[in-house]
Amino acid sequence: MSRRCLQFGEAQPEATATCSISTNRANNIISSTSLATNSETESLSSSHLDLSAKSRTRQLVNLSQLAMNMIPQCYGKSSLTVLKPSGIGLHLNSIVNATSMGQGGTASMKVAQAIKSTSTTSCQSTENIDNCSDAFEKVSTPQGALEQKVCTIAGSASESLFAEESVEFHMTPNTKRKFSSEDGDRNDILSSGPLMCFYRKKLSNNTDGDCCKRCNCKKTKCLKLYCDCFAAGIYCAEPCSCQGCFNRPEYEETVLETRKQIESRNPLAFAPKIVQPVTEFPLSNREDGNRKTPSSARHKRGCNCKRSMCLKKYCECYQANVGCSIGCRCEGCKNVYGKKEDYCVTKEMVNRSGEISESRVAAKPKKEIFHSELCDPYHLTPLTPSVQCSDHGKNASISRLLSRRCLPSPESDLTVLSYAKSPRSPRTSDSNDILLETSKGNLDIDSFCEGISYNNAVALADEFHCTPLPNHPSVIIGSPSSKARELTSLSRVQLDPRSRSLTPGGSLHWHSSPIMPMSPLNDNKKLQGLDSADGGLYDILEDDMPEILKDTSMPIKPVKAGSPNGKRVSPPHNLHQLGSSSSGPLRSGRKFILKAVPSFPPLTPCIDAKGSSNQSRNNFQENRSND
DNA sequence: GAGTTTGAAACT
DNA sequence: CAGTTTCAAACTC
Repeated sequence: MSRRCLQFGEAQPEATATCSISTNRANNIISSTSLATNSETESLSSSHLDLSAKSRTRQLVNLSQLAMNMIPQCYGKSSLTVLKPSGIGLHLNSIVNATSMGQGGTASMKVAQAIKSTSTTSCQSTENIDNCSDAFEKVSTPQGALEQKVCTIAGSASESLFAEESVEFHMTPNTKRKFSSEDGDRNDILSSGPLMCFYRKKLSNNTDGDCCKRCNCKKTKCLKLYCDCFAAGIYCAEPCSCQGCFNRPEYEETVLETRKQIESRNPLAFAPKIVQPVTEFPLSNREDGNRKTPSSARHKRGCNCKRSMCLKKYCECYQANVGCSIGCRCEGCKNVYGKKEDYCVTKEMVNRSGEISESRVAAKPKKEIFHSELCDPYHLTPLTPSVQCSDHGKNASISRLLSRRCLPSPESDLTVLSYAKSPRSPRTSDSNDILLETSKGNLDIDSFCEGISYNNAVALADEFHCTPLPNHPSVIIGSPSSKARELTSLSRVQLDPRSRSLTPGGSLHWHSSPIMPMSPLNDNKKLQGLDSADGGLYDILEDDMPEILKDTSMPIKPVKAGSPNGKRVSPPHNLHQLGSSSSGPLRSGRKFILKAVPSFPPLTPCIDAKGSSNQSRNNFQENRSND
């Protein structure tokens, strides 16, 4: 144990320093995060040393890195710890319940290893930690901080519910008490804690303290997207009034299977629906502090309201407190958060001023609109003409760049990975760096980068971020959508603040979360920090290149997603050729990489699910571990 | 609390 | 892919 502590101490000393987390605690976090048994955890110590641990664990690292990047800072004093890597839209419960599971839970070595290695490879960024702690310093009380922290995760986990009103937390005094206590009944915390409340709030939209209303499914067994719990990636819990519910830890396999099935239809079915674009302004514009405009958040798929005029909660946009956008097919939109038509007008104006001719989009037939939008990274920042990359006459090319090779993958935040196939080349172990690598012949990324400031780069990067992350092997493997998901898991944009250009080695953030505790400015630091860990994340992914990425013959196909307007992330054009040469892509070392973002933290039945007593859970776990 | 309305999800 | 059905939440009374 002490050894692990030391290791973690090494891995993230800053975490302990900045966030008042003892290495012990950090270690606990890891343990609980991995849901490992003591013995498992013990063995992890050694695995931890073996950073060459391969394969899928590397995918997990993405997520687990998130966890490590966030947890220590975010959950410092609380007993709330996080994550076990999982699939897209993992059960939110797992965030919360990880701690309790840590003592008796079962976890695959994979997961544990992943987390372990993550802790050693990705948590070396002092700045990263600092960023987060900085962010939390803004919160006056520890409890408040916790709230925000929880929201941060929860936000990304549950469709950016706070899009418009940043953090609107719903925490009962009791909950607060529990949360400030280090040794309270965690199950209590979890079942009544902020995370749950936050979610319940979504469901109930109550402001009177009743935050416990949840689903009420009768026929779907809570295994369809009709079920809000299921859709949000959490298990049903006590407050639910569902009947014949299968969305419970006991039925984990069923749940996973169902999710897999649904994801096979629509890989991004569990991705956040609300896109909170990060609107990065060039430095000159940043001073207004208006980097993020909540009002610019949009529903990815858009609503389809006919009668409610987007003024009732029938409307998903309205319900999420976001305005309607061009992607909506609503009629008579009067969305108080932003009418569709206003959106169009604004957008057009923005486009005009930005020389990005997109006004025609509005006149296009729907399909084209979608395509256009999907290809337009700006699309997601409708009300904030932010990403008007500083010119130098490059806008046109940039916009062209961004609009060509995109994938009309509606639901995805991420989608647009034009999964450029690059033959797995020697040097292109960078192939992890994936996708957006480009050869100079096709895209002079250097000049491209020169044309945009770092901030613009960040903005672009951010545009690429809002994506759920695939990750849970158990979900990924064998899933029809697994490839796409793997891709998404690997996608990232990596920016090197020093060179102010796109480079390999980067960090992970949850950009799908509206409340990311990381500022772009801090990104700077963070990235620097991560640079030192270059061998970390970057390398980590190296060996786990999904076949799809290795397969050069693979045609570029958009991930099929059921909805017409997902957030698009538009990689530079000609992506299909980008990786085609091992020597081509960004030889200069600048890489243009999509960065995946987990829609929410990992799955695994953790929460005190409805009707599942500790006993039953323990039995369940016991059975699993026996398996 | 029952019944109705609504629009997303699922199905054909 | 469009049309239809099913579903559960939102809403109304």
